[in-house]
Amino acid sequence: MQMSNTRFATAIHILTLLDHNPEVWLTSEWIAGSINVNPVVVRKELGALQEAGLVISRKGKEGGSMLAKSSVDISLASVYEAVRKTEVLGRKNQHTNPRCPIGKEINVKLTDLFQETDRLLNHLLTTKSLHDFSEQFR
Amino acid sequence: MQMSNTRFATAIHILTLLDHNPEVWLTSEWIAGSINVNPVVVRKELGALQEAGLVISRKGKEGGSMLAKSSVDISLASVYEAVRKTEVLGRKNQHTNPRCPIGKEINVKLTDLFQETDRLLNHLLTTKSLHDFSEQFR
DNA sequence: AATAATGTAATAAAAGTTGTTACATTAAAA
DNA sequence: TTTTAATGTAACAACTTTTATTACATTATT
Repeated sequence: MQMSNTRFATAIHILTLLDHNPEVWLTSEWIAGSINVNPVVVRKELGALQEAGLVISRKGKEGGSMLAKSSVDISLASVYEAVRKTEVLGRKNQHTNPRCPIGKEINVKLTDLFQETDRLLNHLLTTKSLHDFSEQFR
Repeated sequence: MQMSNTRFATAIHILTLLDHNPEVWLTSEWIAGSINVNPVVVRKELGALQEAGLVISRKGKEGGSMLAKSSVDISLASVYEAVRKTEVLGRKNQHTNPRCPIGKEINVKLTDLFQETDRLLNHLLTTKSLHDFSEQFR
């Protein structure tokens, strides 16, 4: 189930680099060199992180990105929220049989369960800051 | 991140049907009719659930599947374990730059974080039985 | 004016997921 | 013993998601 993508890992990587280079406009190309992915992938992820208010970017020559606030004030939950796409336990079958008592109702009950797991994960990640994660590399 | 597949939902659906039809050999075709997926998909999932010791299947005429034990003794954690493929928070970037202090070490630290989230999820799902889930439909 | 960055569209390539066909094997029932 | 009807599984097709790439308009500094 879980995400079969690397978006959370990529976002954390980006943010950790930014935290380790405060007051510096890091370019997407430089960041991409550390993660070893295409710079456009980094720019797209930076877009999501900007929307979430976690980073600011500057266009033009000498442009780049830096953290929008102290890493102490960035929870991993906010990072997860910025990149999440589906629920933790995966997707639901979309065309279950309405004439079966189970098939008819199962998605309602799965929704409850999925939401509970998402809340739990959110709660854990809320207790962890980017700073906590990032300082492990010092 | 999360699973972008329907395996957990499918497995729960199958098991709930089996629980609601005790002592009956349900066929993959009948089950597939409730989920509205191909019977081969159901048989593949049943294979995983058999390996996990959650169901037993019988070949041949009058064959089918039933629960291997009481639904009271089947935790949702064991179901999740049977179908999981990646970690909750997704995948890691596989080719991070070894010449970057962050890129060099990040997967070690992400592994710690990912394991912690997986343990938390496992703990929650351990407290929930198939019976609890299944009886919601009665 | 030249340079160098972001933002983003469009598309290609790769990977993952689900669906389908086919059939050997198995076991009950006729 | 033959017929019937199920699983198990391989092989492959179709679809969806994810990642990579190219291209370039826009922006802003030098």
